[in-house]
Amino acid sequence: MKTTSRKAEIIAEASQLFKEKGYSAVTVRDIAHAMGIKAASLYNHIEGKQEILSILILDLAKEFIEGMEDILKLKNSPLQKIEKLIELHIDITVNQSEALAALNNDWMHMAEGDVAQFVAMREAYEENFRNIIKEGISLGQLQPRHPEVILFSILSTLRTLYLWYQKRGKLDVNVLKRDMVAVLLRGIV
Amino acid sequence: MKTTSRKAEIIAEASQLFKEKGYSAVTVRDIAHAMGIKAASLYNHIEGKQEILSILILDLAKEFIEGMEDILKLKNSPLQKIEKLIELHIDITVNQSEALAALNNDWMHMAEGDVAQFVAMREAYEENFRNIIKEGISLGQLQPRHPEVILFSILSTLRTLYLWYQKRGKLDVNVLKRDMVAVLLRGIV
DNA sequence: AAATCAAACTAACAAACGTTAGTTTTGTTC
DNA sequence: GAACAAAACTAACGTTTGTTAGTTTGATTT
Repeated sequence: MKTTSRKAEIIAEASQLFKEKGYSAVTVRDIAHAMGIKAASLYNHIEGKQEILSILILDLAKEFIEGMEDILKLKNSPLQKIEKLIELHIDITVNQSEALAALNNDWMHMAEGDVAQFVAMREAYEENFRNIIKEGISLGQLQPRHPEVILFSILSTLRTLYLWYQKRGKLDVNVLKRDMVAVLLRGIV
Repeated sequence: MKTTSRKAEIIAEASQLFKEKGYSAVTVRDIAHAMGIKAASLYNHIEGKQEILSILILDLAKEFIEGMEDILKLKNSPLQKIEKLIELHIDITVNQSEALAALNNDWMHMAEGDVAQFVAMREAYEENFRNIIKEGISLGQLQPRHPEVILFSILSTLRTLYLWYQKRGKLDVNVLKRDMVAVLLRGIV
């Protein structure tokens, strides 16, 4: 019983390297060396370097889209939905931090069609998030700040959490969720 | 009267390309083409590709360090200092957004010594910021959240502002400062 | 024992990379 | 108009890049 295919192992190894140096600075020989094999052997499992990147990014993007869909289905208030979204990002960060680096920094190095697909997904996600914020403002649940400023400040914190979660990694996930929700929603003053 | 040296022009052009694709994906031929000259001609002005990156990043890092020093000199409360720091980041973002991309994403591609210098500067900056936050908490000016969570949520928002400022660029800088300070300090609820 | 198959290997490719050397152009100063 | 310096050029270099082709290894199945 092999639980992880060889291809999945390659993708996992590559994602770690991509996180450290970025997609363009990692060579297929780097990836092969990390696996303990020769570069040419990789091509028994993958179509090419770009395929690794696309799988990494598009699979992760789908996770965000699905998470958003689940949250939209709930009959919660805008504020509760935002809380759920923060928890969604934290959960994904905790067990996908390498792929998050690629999604954030290297999406433009995918093949043309994949880039278009990714950008569309990201825009849809942000639009859903923005609508939740607008609804929260018009219901009087949120402060009447520029919705774009709110969206951006929350998203940029959540998107780069992966850079920081490892260092202070001993932090309990539930403590992190609680404090992050508190800071992002209720501020620090 | 030439206001900008040829070298400065090259660095400016390169920084735009670095922002779009990252340092490693930009070739010296790309930079030369953007200048309307041949790649070899660049070497009349620069020592090499890495020099461009180091100038971009270390000069900008020094701006942050100096801004921090100025703020520390003031006899303000921790809360007021944090406000000043937010404004510092916004000011730098508004007229250095390309260099910020390199500083955030490509610092690890500098020469070894420069990386060490940069990391030391960044750590010193963060330590100063952290101490202001801790002081604010012990004075009762800030909520007693984990200082690291506060530091990270503010810094990650400010550090990636460059990605977002252009798109909605019509936003007045003063409006941005006001709303950003409000959101980061007092939250959105 | 023969056949099969996944997964490694060696060897090589054409293209792109950063960089160097030497030369020519261009505009300014004596 | 001769001299000079800045800044461009052409041509080439040795490496590294992603990738392909064909072969060998080693375990599993027939």
